[in-house]
Amino acid sequence: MTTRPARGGHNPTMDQVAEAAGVSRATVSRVINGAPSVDAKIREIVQRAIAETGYVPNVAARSLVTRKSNSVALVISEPDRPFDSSFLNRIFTDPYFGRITAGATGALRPHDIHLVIIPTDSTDHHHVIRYLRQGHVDGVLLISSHEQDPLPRQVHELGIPAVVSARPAAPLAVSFVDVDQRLGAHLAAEHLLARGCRRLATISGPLDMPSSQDRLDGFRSYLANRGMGDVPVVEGDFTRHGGEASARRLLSEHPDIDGLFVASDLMSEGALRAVQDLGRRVPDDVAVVGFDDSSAALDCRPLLTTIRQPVEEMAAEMAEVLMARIAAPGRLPRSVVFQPTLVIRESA
Amino acid sequence: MTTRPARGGHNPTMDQVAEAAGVSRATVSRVINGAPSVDAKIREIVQRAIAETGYVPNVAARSLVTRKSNSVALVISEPDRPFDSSFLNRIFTDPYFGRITAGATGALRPHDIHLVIIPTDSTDHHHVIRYLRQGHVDGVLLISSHEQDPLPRQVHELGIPAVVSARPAAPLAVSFVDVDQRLGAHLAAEHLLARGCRRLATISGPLDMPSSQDRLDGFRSYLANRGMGDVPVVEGDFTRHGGEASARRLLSEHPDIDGLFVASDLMSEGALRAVQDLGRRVPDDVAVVGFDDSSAALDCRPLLTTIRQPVEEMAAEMAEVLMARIAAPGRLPRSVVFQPTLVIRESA
DNA sequence: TCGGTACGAGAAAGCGCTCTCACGAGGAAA
DNA sequence: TTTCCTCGTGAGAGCGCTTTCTCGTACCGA
Repeated sequence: MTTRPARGGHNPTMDQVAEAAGVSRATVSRVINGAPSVDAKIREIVQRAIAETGYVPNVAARSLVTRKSNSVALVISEPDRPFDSSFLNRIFTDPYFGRITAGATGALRPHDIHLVIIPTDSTDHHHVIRYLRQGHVDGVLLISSHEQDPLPRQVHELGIPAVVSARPAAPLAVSFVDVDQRLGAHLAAEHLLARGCRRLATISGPLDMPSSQDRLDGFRSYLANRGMGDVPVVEGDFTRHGGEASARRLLSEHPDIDGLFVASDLMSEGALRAVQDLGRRVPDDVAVVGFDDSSAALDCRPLLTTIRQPVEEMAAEMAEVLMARIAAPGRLPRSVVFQPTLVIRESA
Repeated sequence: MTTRPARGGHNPTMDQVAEAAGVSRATVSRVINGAPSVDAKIREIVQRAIAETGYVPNVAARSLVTRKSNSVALVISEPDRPFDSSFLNRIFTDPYFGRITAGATGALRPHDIHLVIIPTDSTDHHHVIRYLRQGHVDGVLLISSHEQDPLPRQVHELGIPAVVSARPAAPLAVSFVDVDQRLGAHLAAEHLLARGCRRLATISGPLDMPSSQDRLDGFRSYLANRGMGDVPVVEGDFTRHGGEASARRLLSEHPDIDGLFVASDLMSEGALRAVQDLGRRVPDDVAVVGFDDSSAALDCRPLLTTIRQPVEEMAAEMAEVLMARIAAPGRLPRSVVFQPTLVIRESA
């Protein structure tokens, strides 16, 4: 490029491009927005003028009239935590959120839609609501897993297009994308039984999350259906440390455990450490099945056998559903449930 | 609140608030923007009208005239990686980026400025540049650590206020915030020598990063100044796996190593695993000092002795410097260098 | 009583863009 | 030739807000 875009000060406006091209502002607008009814020669001239002036449309002006911002928010809501450094660190360290972001970005990018990531806790909801109402974004991908979280309802009442990351605890006429949690737990139980484990236990996620409840219920019900009694349960917190502590407690209270279903890979990593620290071999003495199939599963030694949920695809689907809702706001909510699969590695 | 904000359809406009309050649009604007020259009674009336109508200013209209968006971009530039799922997963799994985000958010939030997080690779720079030129944001926090990364220069030439996360490789009239990398390496070397280690080695970061070079140079020069010869070096990649592989290689080639300086905590975690897998005790056989003092340092066994860089404060400072530049664009670039400190735990 | 001074509020001009509508030219049909 | 479309372009209104400029009112001192 030999010509250099104007810079530093103000960007050129559409009027200046129009003048440079010797056409009207309307024609420039048509060229930029790909309207078909522009003569090829004129289109060419305009495009050259755009390149020469270094013109870039002003988004504020554009979205003032189109009422579109071409961006959507990814709201990560964790109602319990204080909004502080460790909260953000947890979010930005948990592979789950990375996968969500990756999946959503991948789906949005071909449509030139930007993702604005907004972590939030309960003290902060009004900020988020205000942000959404101000028209910064055209829609919301809402990651919310706690059943008492008021945000899904609040966002829904806002009337802004939204898709939630999990089945809402209370019935809500909102689109969501989820994985069949109970089926995942069934697969884990089935696998542990199949490899001969008989004294099973589980480390659940926080039980105020529907997903944790479903995984726990699914695990229990599968075993109950096979005539096995109740199993020891410890409630974890989806962190590495929490998994370690929970496993320690489980093994000290029930030293004869030979199979462990841990409701997340991150917790499994900690649990694996605890089990091995206590002198048990994995999987021979204690078999461990995780949940997620995140990058953490490959950070473990031995490598983690786990239930894969296709988080990236789920996030991409959330984005697709959201874009459909933005395009046609009248439609009824649409929900998609994905199937988990068993990924066998070394730990079970 | 007994009155309910209008919702679902369009938000109310300022005109409607003005009518409800029986004043002009200009007065409503003044009330919203806290102009002092409004009569207290009228202000009161207007505020009530705002509450009753559930009015929220339209950001597009506002920023069209003010030329401010009240948000800044956090651009995370990793030129080498393909922009795919694993790239995003790495970014969202590395505690470093979590700390950056936490620090920046914390500093920006009191000023009601939003953070738009934009991960990018080299195939993607033009997207980012376009995004910035479109006026989505008032300024940029640029996380860029590779010396051949063209983005800092490109952003600089855009003329948009920017602060970079590290000393630029090539001289550039741009504000940056950094830590004294060489000093950090000195502290690590000093500590290893002080505890009696004599056969040192180091796992560096990618050597196309100035920060990695500085840490390596600092480590070497400290030892050279104490009359110690050259030490074995393996170049790592700032991942857990990379750290593990590097440590394995180092120990197989130099079995007598008794002190290891690893240029990041994440790599240290892997290195610790490798060292122990190979039957060495930490710190007695091999002492390990990391770099960062991130959450990973506490995920290690034994707990990691490391060089702390105050990433959150650094990010907060970046945000402060950026806001100052946005407020007064004419000023000369300003740079801040933080001091690292040694945090002694168990691994050395 | 009157002129001067503050001060608070309204009128109106845009910010840069999209999009409807009107219009002119050229070609097809009559 | 005239009439009627069709197609491509331009004129202009208006999106919702901020901000300047103007003006009306109230209060002061002379």
